[in-house]
Amino acid sequence: MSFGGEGEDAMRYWLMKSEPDVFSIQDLERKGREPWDGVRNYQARNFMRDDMRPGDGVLFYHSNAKPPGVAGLARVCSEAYPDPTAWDPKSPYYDPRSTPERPVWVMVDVEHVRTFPRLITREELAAAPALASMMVLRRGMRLSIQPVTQREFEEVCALVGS
DNA sequence: GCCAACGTTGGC
DNA sequence: GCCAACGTTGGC
Repeated sequence: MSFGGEGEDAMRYWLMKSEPDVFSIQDLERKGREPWDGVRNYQARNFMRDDMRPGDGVLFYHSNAKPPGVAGLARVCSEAYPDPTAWDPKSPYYDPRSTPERPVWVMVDVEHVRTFPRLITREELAAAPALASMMVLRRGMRLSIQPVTQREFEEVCALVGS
């Protein structure tokens, strides 16, 4: 941990994957705000729990789609808190190891910011030199919540207008 | 639908 | 603690 150094309070940027058949940017736009439940990967959980702050920028990525790509922008609008779907036996995200007393899984709330007028496809991202080291483009990268740099975030936004 | 890459599980 | 087997992710 740093000691109040520069960057401690800086806004961070993320990419969050969602399968549009399950929950799309249009769904988020309609609802305005949504709890990002169902994350069952420790690395992704730790990002939410330890590093996400309200106000952080989010690239909303449509995965498992034809084609995949960034569909719009969202914003983190809560701190991490326990994911109740983990202790609901009827939920597809049920995990009996998690209890209200000792939650294993957490989520944040995310609010809609902008639906892009067109999808910025994975192909386009891959063709942008400034995005060469973007995590989501790495082969075999399955992590559903990924940090992105401010530069990458802004570059994706810039692609919308081009 | 295929399958490579990855994370998790569980036997030992 | 190792690692093979398995289930899942997700691009293609």
